[in-house]
Order: sequence, then C-alpha cells, then structure tokens
Amino acid sequence: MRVPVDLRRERLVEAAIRVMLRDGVAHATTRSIVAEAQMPLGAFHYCFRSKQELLEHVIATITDRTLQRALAVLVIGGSVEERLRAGFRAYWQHVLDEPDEHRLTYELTQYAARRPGLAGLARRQYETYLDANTRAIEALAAAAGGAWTVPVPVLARYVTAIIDGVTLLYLNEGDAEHAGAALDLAATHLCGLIGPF
Amino acid sequence: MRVPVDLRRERLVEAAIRVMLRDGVAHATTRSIVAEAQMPLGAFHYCFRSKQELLEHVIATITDRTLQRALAVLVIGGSVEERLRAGFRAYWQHVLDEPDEHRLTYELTQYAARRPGLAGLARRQYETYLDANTRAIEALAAAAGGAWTVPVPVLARYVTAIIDGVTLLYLNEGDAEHAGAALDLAATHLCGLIGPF
DNA sequence: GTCTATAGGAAGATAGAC
DNA sequence: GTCTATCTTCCTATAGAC
Repeated sequence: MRVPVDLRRERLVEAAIRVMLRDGVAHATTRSIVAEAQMPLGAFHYCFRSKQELLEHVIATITDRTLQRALAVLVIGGSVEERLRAGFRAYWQHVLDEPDEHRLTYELTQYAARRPGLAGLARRQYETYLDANTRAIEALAAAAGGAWTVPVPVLARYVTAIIDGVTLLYLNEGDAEHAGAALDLAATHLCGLIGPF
Repeated sequence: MRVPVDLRRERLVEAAIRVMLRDGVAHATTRSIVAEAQMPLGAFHYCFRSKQELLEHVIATITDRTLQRALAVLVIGGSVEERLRAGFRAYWQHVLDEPDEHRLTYELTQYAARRPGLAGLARRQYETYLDANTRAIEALAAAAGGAWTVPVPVLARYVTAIIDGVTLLYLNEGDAEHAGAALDLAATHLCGLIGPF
C-alpha cells in the first residue's frame, strides 16, 4: 500500500502533536509517534531525516496555528476598548477550552531553547508572537485615530508578558476565576493608556 | 575514605543544580551528576532511593532560595510606592544577574508537572510564590494604612503573572531594556491601585 | 518506497565484592 | 558504607530484503 511521502509526513506531524498534547514532549519518541500514526517504525526515517527535522515541522505548525488565531481576532469591530477586550476574551476562552495546547507551546519553546540545532527556532517563535501583538496594538491606535501614551514596543512586551504569565499561572495553579480577573485587570489598565483623541 | 551520607546528599543536590544550570534538566542524568560531584556512579543510589527523590530535594532547595530572596526584599523601608518599586527592581536585577537560575525554575516546574510523582510539587511551588506575593501585597497596604482598590487574590495573581511573563519574555527574546520597561509599567499601574488613604 | 530486524548507545537501577 | 561491573530497558538511526 503506497502513500505519498508528503501525506505521511503530515500524518506523522499530527500524530506527534497528539502524543505531545497527551503525554508531553519528552514522551514523544519516534516509537510512540509512529505507533500513534499507525505506521511501522521504519517509516519515520524516510519521511524525516531525523527527529529534529520532525520537531521543526511540529513547531512551525503550532506557531502558525497560534498566529492564525491571533489574526482572526483582529477583524472584530466596535470601539477600541471593545476590540481590546474582545481580543483578550477570545484568547482567554481558548486557554480555558484547550489548556493542553498552551502547555505544549511553552514546553516546545523550552525544549527547543535547550538544543543547539533548535535554539534559533525558539527565539523566532517569540519574535513572531511579539510581532503579532505589535501589529494588533498599532491597529487599535490607528482605529481610534489616536496614539498610545506608552511606547508601542513596551506595550507589546507588556501584553505578551501578561498573557503568558496569566496563562502559565492558570496552567500550574488551576484557578480560572482569579487568573481571568488578573487578565481583565491588565485589559482595563491598557484601556487607560489610549489617548489623547 | 568515609563521608557522611547527609553531606554526600547535599553535594549531589548542589552538583545536580550546577549541571541543570549549565546544560538543562534533561541533561542532568545520574551519570552527569555524580561526575560533577566527583563521585562514583554507585554512590547515587545509597544517597537517594531514586532519581525522583533527588529531584524533590533539588526543587525544594531552589524554591526555598527564591522564597528567601523574596522575603529579604520585604524589609526595605520607605513609602509604599518606593517599597513596591524597590521590590520589583530587586527582582529584576536578579533576573539580569542570574538568568540561568530563572530559566531553571521554569524548566523544573514544567518537568515536575509532567511526572505523576512530582506533579504535586509543581503546584505547591506556584502556591508558595503566590503566597509570598500575597503577603507582600497585604504588608504594603497595611504600611500605607489604606487598602487596595482591587481584591488582593487578583492583585497577587496579576503580580505573579507579570513577573513570570516579563522574565520568560526576556529569557527567550533577550531584550532587557524593553522587558524592564514593561515591568516598570506594571509597577506604575500597581501604584495607582493603592488607596484611599 | 516500504517494511523487519538490528545496530549502537545511553539511561536508571542493582548485584555483589570489599 | 563504598565502589566496580553489569542488568534491563528504551532511545535514534540504519541495514538490507522485498
């Protein structure tokens, strides 16, 4: 039974993500991945040169999905404050719905940062998210016809940091109400930094 | 040459921390740890029942050190705003001085969260930090003779989240100036949440 | 390309002499 | 308690038949 190599690659990447979501990056061995994809062990190495090559595809896939979700939020209409809050709310809802996806994102970043061959990818992953937040912040100011009272690069890092921090806290502590309230506090804070009009 | 087992345990824990700081948790194998401590491999298992037992000691040691540093900041005097900013500044200076220690903290939390035998420790680690921040926030309000305009549990999570988020961002992106400015922004925000007097 | 079988190495843990 | 030698298991990667 012959299956195109491209399709096999895709299936292995998806299988790897499922295993990582379920058991963590450390348990995603070549063996567990091919088992999840219902392929023989030998299939792995004529689809990917090495396990690192698979991991690069996994990280690229996850980063792209996160980015697509972030961009989808930008098209929401309303006042600046409504749009800002809607963005935060949509993100937080996704954390509540798919906590494992977010856990995996942090795990992959850390895993990549520790291997020489993947360290660059971890950095680029963060730069991608920062860039998306920067665009969102600039878009909000443009829509308001005003400006921010704090430099955009600082705001972008503040937003990225509070989002990551609240998510990490929720994943480790499990208190959704208080964590969500802390994120709302940051959103309110940001609303006060827009102007003058 | 006979060395007390308690002392050997201590040396293995310190050696493990050095290896983890240098190469990451995944590279801290029983072999690399005993090599760092200049002990034979066999020494490991009459000092610790298992590698997990060593890890419990490592996490306890690191958590305790972080806590001691946090408590040391509390004795600083001055106005409420000065004390709050001094606390943030002291923390941030430590991040700049010892980034590897902070990287290790996140790595250990994540590592622990994925093993059934250690998952409870990861949660307790976060609860410890949250508890320390809660005390600091209450102490600040008490010193001001006032109160916070936002519930303390929410503030404690906001502080924990922004600290973690900014640190993680700096460790992954490397932009100390902008990350520090984002942390300052949060400190300023907090100063505005104290009152009425 | 596809698979089975296996190489080659590193991990945690233990056996047993001293 | 102390150490050397070894057991068992699991990993990534490859060899070689089809």
